[in-house]
Amino acid sequence: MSKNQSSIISLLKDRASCKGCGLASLCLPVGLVENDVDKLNAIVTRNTPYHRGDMLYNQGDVFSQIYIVKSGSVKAYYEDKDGNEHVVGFFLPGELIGLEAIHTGVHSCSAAVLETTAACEVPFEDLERLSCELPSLQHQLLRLLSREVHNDCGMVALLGNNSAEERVAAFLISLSTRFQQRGLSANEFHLSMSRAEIASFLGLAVETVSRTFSRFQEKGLLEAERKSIKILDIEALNEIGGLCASTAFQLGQKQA
Amino acid sequence: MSKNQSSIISLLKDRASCKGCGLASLCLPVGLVENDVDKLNAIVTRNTPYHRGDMLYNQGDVFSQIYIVKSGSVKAYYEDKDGNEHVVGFFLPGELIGLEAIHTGVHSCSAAVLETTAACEVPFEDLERLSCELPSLQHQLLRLLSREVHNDCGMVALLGNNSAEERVAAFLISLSTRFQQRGLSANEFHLSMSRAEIASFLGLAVETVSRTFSRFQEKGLLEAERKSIKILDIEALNEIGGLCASTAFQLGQKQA
DNA sequence: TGTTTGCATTGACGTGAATCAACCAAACTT
DNA sequence: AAGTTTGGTTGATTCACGTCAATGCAAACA
Repeated sequence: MSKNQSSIISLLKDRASCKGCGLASLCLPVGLVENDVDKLNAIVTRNTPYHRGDMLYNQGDVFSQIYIVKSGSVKAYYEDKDGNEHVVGFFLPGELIGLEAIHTGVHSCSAAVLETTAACEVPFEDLERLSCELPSLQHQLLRLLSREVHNDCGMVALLGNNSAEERVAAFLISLSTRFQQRGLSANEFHLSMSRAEIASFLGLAVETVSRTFSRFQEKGLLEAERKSIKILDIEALNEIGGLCASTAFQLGQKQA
Repeated sequence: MSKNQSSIISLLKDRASCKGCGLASLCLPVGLVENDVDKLNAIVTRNTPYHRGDMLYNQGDVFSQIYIVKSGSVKAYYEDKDGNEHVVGFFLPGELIGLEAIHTGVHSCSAAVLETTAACEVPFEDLERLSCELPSLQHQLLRLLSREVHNDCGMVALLGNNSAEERVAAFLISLSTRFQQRGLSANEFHLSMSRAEIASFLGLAVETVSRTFSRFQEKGLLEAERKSIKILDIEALNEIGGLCASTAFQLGQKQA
């Protein structure tokens, strides 16, 4: 094997490991020294990519591992007794999925992939064991759980207080911020979720979400062409929906 | 000192320690052997009781410790830029307060005492250090954080989907269940929060909460005399508000 | 005992968003 | 290229809940 080939292979290996992952600054490795990142990497598995509609887990499944989005996106939802789906969160790269199940050991909601998505899977028992050994890892795990609590509080506040316009604006700002943190454009992005999924998440009817998009468009705040969004006036959107995001909470944001 | 006196004193000491606390089965000591409970107890401090209106912490305060309700009750809320208070949670004995702040190190909401309340205070750095040493403690801490995530997801679902009647019913069921778990009556209890605080938490107007109480009363589901509640037909309430509570989530419940 | 103050309740009314119902545009079939 | 399906938009109507306003009622204080 030539020197060139071997270096390419080692680069690809790095890409597929925590050490070479661009998301490390958002994810579990935060605060770990290189040697400890290797230890973490040793308990992580990475399957072949999932595709739209694939399930990471279903409501009622026994909890054994957490999932971390590597690329793509995922929705968490639960089905009520009438079979209605209700979205409770969207997850972007670097965000942990399944944390709600640690408590009971059973998943109380389902996680479905929204687009072609790569995920890291971390057996929770291994993670706990390693967290005892590595204080920095324990700290970051606690921080990420707390982030989830923090964000959910923000959602409770948003859903309890705010109008349709405020909710949609806050949602768009949240996405925009999170895309930016991941090195993507804050102003132009692609929605991997349908209007119906957005509506479900925001506690609105599809028609209301659609109308709100239209109204924002009329006002010149954004251009929405089906799933592609172009934000033209982020300031104005912040004015409308930033009420919470700008003060105590970063609503719906699941990132660091 | 007589033998009698010394045993009374030791009993009182136990009462004031984790070992003698009746809430141990809901709280951090779950799963700890006696010796380890002592280690936990050593990092816990207990101040003199707080009174209605006292603050555990304020939005913006630096986070240094978590609080655990020993007796009484606490509300968490945040103030938006217009000065409107928005309740995001109520905490009963055995429930941990301040978890949302681990992430940023700053409290994103305020915690105010609703009635005479005793709280245990646990410096978070000490708790982290001890959690590395005691895997069972780490496990329980993660479980309690997860419980919070789980419950908040339930609230998001409730606020996004459900009518005023469903919300109020779910709220009452949640309280009833939690009181029962704490050895109190599931059918007769005292509300430490005002109608306005309930309304704020449930994303409703005070008037709507009041009317809903009245309607439940007309239907013979309960008797509400100001702050004292007597549930007459828990089954019917469950029918109305149990939609989520009975399936995936235990809504608003912050207990194990 | 009257007065104040702070919830809580009830009624009248208005409105924002859900619902119902078309309609349209893409993407997929055949 | 014509049908079919799926997801999104728009309009008309309805209704649950918010808002405004008045009243009740208990605890706190003078």
